[in-house]
Amino acid sequence: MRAPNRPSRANNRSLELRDAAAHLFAHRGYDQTTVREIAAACGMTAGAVYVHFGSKHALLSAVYGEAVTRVTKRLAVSIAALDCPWQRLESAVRAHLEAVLQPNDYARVMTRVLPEDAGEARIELIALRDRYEALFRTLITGLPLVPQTDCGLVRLLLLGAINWTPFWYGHGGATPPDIAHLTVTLLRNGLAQPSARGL
Amino acid sequence: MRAPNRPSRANNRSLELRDAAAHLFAHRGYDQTTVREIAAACGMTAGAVYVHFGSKHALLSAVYGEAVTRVTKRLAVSIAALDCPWQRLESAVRAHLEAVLQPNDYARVMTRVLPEDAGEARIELIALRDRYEALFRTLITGLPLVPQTDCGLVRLLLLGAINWTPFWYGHGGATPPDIAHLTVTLLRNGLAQPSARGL
DNA sequence: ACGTAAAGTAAACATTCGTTTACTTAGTGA
DNA sequence: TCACTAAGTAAACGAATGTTTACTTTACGT
Repeated sequence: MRAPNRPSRANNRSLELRDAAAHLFAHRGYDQTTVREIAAACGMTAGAVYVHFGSKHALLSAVYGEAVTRVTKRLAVSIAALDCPWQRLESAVRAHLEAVLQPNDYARVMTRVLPEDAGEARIELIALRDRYEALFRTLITGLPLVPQTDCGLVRLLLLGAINWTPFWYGHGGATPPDIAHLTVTLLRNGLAQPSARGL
Repeated sequence: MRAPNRPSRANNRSLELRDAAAHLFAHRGYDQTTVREIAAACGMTAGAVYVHFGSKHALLSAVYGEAVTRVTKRLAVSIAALDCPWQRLESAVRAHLEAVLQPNDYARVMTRVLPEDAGEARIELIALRDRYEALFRTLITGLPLVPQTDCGLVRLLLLGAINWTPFWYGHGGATPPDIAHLTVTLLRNGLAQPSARGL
């Protein structure tokens, strides 16, 4: 009999396939990546993919889920030791940017692939993304903002700004810490010259 | 003989095709829209599309070019009568948001379709987009910002925030003027309670 | 009235894609 | 040793796609 938590045939090439899919989805998008390409990247044929995953959508779902898990852990670690709510937010933004901007296939899938492309797995991906964005909700509601600020709107603008970065990153010299610092400074104090502040 | 600038057969169904393509590209993306669907939306068959456009890519290129032209005009009109640089920026953001968020097929293509999907017309689309974003460059460099602010980075963050809005708009109650006002207020003064401002 | 050319159709073409099927290989437990 | 099963291959399937071809229709200038 086989040990329950340690399958005898340990060639778990599912992970290898998932990594290859992440790489291709991140660089070329979901539609323009074929199952044959993913298989070839692992030295297999297309049919073998279906031994591990029921469909191409299921493969995307696995990649997306792993992406959210990884970036969530990374974000949690980055803010664990900080108390100041502004520092916590900046650290979280930096962690998110580093995940999205470095050649990190998984994180990039989160910004590159629309959940709408996942067909029936669509709802699952949206739930995963929402779970991640909820982390930013708590970070933002923890800030000492001027009263009656629409925190939800602030969160959406912030996530938009940083989710869009992959489309231009590299053309300027800014690094993730640069971007994170400017973003949070902007959110905190604005950028107007103090003498020229409006009421 | 035919009047040179007024073709006799004025059924210019090219525009009709372009509109239909814009609608479908905006709602379902480029890859998931078929030439047959575009043709059917005009009551034609697929072959007739190639009387007016040489390829599907050329159709996307036409849609994208028209989108940039329209939103550029709209933006120019919205800021023409304003002097205060902050008001000019807010008006420009509002105009951009109204274009992108209202059920405006053309503007939405600019944020939904990646130029990378346009194949050989890719360079042309990127040039069009850059020309549009240059308008924001002048609006931002005209602001009285604290010295040594990286204006390029500010522009990219701002455009990211507002380009991402189509993905969440409607889930909150915020309208384009709301979003524009909060965005520019944020850029100007930040959102920290005055008593809790950092140095 | 006639010729021309644009506009459009119907059908096929050549790929490509996700997926399935039939078969082979190889490691494992009893 | 032997039956069992996961892993993988080669090939095909069926549908969909962008595009082309051959043919028809129709409006206009002369």
